[in-house]
Amino acid sequence: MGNTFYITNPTNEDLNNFINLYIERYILILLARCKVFYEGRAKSQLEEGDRLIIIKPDGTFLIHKDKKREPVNWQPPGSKIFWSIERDCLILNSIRRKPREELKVVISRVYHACAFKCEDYEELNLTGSESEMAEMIFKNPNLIEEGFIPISREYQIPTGIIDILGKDKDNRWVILELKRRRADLQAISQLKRYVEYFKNKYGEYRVRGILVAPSLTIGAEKLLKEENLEFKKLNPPKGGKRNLNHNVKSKKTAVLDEWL
Amino acid sequence: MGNTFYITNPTNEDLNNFINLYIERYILILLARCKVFYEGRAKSQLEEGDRLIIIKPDGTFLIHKDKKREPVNWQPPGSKIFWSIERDCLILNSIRRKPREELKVVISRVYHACAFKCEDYEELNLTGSESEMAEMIFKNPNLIEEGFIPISREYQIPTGIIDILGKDKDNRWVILELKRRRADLQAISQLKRYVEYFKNKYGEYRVRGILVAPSLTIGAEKLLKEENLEFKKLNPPKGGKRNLNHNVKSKKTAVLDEWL
DNA sequence: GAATTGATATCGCGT
DNA sequence: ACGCGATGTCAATTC
Repeated sequence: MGNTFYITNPTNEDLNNFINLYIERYILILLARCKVFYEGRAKSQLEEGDRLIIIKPDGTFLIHKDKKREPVNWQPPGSKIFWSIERDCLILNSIRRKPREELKVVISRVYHACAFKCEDYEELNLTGSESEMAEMIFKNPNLIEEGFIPISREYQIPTGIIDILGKDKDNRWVILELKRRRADLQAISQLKRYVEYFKNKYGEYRVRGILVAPSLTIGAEKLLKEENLEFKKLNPPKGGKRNLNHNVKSKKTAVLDEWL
Repeated sequence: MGNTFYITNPTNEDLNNFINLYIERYILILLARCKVFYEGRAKSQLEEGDRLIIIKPDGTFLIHKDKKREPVNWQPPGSKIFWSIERDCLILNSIRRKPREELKVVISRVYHACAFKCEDYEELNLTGSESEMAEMIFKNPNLIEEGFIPISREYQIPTGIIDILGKDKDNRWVILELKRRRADLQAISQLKRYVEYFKNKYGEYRVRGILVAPSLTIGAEKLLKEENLEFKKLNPPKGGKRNLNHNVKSKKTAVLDEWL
């Protein structure tokens, strides 16, 4: 199958041809010795060493060291690439327009280069997100409390977007802030910001704020109590087969037997 | 130089040997057709397609589609990898202990595999960060205002960590919240949280809060004014040669002529 | 190990 | 294009 090509210990001329052939259509992978310079929102330099360089057809540019999940330098999708040979080095230049950012890689040696034509028509199907928590609450409002009525989802106010706005059995406004994982100080501040806006509009005693999350950090719990906000423990749903398929566009393949 | 090895269109036996030889010592790169299953903090599946798979010696596991900066699935450093051949497929299993997370890749075809021994002793040298803004303010407090005296950096209170705590010319407490980029609603809430704690302690009129950033979002600007907080426009310093070297451990190489 | 925050955060969804 | 918030955020630092 002709979807992968490679060269090993190429000359600069070989490299130039290789890049010309495959750039912007294939994923390009370089195992190379290089220096890296970045300037844009910040500025950095990285002295010479061996790194893994990836250039995707969408303009994504990644430089990985042999450690960590994060690339040491990068450019996002949409960046434009330029290259040249100077002083016996291959120079890669990736430019982002807005904000203006430039990533320059000076490659002294390429050990191995591959080009890979990715045929991939599938999208990730994820469950256990905050938006699935919201759906669950709308379907079964009693998960929050007896008599809770959800009214609006992602309700916009000047100070942000309320996850779920509803009313309780005594007709008070209820503002829900959802977190799919342990909630921190920032989550409490966010909820407080929304509650304050509503209290200014409808009066102190007509508004409640409830943080909905699996748990709270210590600091968050203290602040929550001081601010007279409430907490409702709730885990995000991690659907089995049925829920996993909730957002699936294609259902071609069944989940592996072993997986369940 | 024997730091890179590769096989093309390998049999499962070839692959098994290849992985055995290089895993945990080399960066392994697979260009492959695969399905991916993840379960841990959330849960996902990805149906069959071509992807780039990277396994670093530190346990980092990355699966990249041909688009976007982010891997579609991953495991962080420290994850443990297991592999086997089942039903004519290579199965890669990467396990993280805390939180318990499992990433399973079912590979039906490997087009090309490389192993790369990365020799890299250099660390990234970055300038233009928030911590450099703080240093700049300590060195030249007048950047904030005439008579400002910084007292403490990263001062901890129950509701968080104050970037810079100081006093103004009238001996009022001044709380600075720094942002290296445009500040949003969240930044204002954060500053407000700190200011409220100090006002409770020292009284309404003995405390000021100043957001220090290059700019504000519209919503942030409105909320800032409503809350009687202040704004001081300041850009993070992106050092030239001198500042660039501020945190440098090794100064082996000079910045490329062309770069400056 | 828990908590807190920064990041060249990236990404997606609104207006 | 800008504003805003979620993310399996990651990674560093401090307690």
